[in-house]
Amino acid sequence: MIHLEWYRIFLHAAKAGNLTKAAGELYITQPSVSYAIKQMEQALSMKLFHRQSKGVELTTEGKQLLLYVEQSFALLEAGEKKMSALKHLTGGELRVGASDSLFKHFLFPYLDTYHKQYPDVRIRLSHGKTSEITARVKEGSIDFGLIHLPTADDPHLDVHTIMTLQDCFVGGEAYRDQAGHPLSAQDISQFPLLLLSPGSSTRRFIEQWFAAQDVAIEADIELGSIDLLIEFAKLGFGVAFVPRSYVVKELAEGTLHELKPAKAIPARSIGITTRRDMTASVAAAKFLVMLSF
Amino acid sequence: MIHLEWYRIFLHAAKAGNLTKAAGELYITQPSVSYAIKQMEQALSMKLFHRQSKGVELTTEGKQLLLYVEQSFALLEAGEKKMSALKHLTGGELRVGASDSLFKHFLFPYLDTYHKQYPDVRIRLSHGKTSEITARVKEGSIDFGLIHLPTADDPHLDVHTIMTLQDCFVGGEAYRDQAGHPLSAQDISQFPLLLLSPGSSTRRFIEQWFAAQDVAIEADIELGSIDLLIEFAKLGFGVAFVPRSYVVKELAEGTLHELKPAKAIPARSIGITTRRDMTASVAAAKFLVMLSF
DNA sequence: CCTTCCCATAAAGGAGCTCTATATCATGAT
DNA sequence: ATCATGATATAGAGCTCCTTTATGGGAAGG
Repeated sequence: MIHLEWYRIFLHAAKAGNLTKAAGELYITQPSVSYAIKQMEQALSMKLFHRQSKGVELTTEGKQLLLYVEQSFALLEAGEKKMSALKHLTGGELRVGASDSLFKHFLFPYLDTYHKQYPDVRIRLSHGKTSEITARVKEGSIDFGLIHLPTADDPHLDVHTIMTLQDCFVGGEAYRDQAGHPLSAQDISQFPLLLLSPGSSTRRFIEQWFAAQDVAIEADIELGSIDLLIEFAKLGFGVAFVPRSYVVKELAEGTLHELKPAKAIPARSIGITTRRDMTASVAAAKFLVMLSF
Repeated sequence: MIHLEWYRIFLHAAKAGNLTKAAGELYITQPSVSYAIKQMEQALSMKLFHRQSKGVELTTEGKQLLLYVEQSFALLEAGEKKMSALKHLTGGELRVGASDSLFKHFLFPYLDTYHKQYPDVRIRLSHGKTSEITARVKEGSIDFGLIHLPTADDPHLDVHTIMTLQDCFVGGEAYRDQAGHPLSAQDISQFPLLLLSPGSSTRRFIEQWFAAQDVAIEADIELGSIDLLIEFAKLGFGVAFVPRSYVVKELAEGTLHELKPAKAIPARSIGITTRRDMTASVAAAKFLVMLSF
């Protein structure tokens, strides 16, 4: 079999037309080059070079071989360049999965910074419910997912908490009077409730909170976006259940009022999930560092 | 720098998805493969494989690299195939130079045999005068040339005699009576002479023969082809100067008659000329062997 | 004729690949 | 839980074969 390193020597020798010069380019000695070429000629059982007094010249067969070796090496060089680009983040891609609201309210500033710092890294976002995100992480189609915790334990996934989220009930002007005193779950369930659509982890979370207190609830308005819930609450349609950080501005302005449940709503965590047996790509690793992961 | 042999190991490992299996394919041991991959990952300073319990799987970066390495190796393999074809004469070309008459009367049967034996070797013929042929050999555009000897000594060319050629004077029916007795050069010069055009080595040869005997000659008919000279001689146009081997049939039939010069015409040699500092291509070497070179 | 440039060869030395042996870890069955 | 299986990682010794140094020889050019 042909030792591949011979090809590199062959290539230099062919292009230089001079074994001594080729040796210099390769930082080895001339006998080394002679030896390698000789090995190669024996392996192929044909002469590759004519030895002349002023150097070497390819034989007919050698010329043919050069055509292939040249192209082959050009490809390998391109590959090494590509690797370098991936390494230095002047190429490659970052594939993130999360829900729309996490993108908008949490991930966006990081993505913005990342993109400005590494404009050549293509960013691909995919939204979906927690279950869809974890599935994509598992199959490897995204680098990591940003999800609400807790989530079902999966032996193939690693989950790291990166921040906590405090949910709250908010209502418009009509609820100003309710904001002062604690309300039972039963009291709250009597208000028109604005909730995220079923299937979302937030919806499941609040339903469990009520259920733990033996209160059955029914949503008056179901929407797919937290932003829309907030809008409807401001318009007086009822009481919305949303993360408090999403409505700090409205609470300060007084356009929304927070209702205090007698039993505190536990904080929820937001986490990043990755595949346990996969180390992150260079692009993903850099992003995770930004999140002080 | 990346040792090229690593790429081969990388390729097998990537395709097998299993270092142990790759090791088997390469007839080396598993630790060898582990070691090589590790070297490679260190050289590129990035992970190329995810190590899993059931084998290995390419990382994002590894997948990128594979694209290049795969193609590169496909090219090298194609190159090796090509070399094998050249070696086994199922490819390549044979480039021969000679005068038209040498092709027709000498080389043709060999070319025919050669082509039947190695139908995949492309045969390229180029005709010309001796000086043109030798020039092409020197510049490397043909593998060898078939020429009339003697020729000017050239330090870059090797010349081997492969056969001798006896020229003779022949005439048609009208010369039957002259065939019995020796004729002086002077006698012969009086006949209408059918000669090859000036510039050919044959023409120069016969002119020198006459000149050595202080006889000036003038051609009555000058043609570029020995075959035509023979035709005209048969038609009675005069005495043609041609190689005897070209007219053995006519002499036997009695359609042509040979004139015997008092001073014998020296035999001429036909030789093969090749470049001194170049070994013949595989295709050419095989042909030269056929000529019992 | 002598110098210069280049390739081939021989022999010694050593870098690093490869091997054997063993550890470790994950998975799946008992 | 425990064990068997199959995979990769690691350590250390061994040896292959590449590289080097030293030298010879041939061709071209002044």
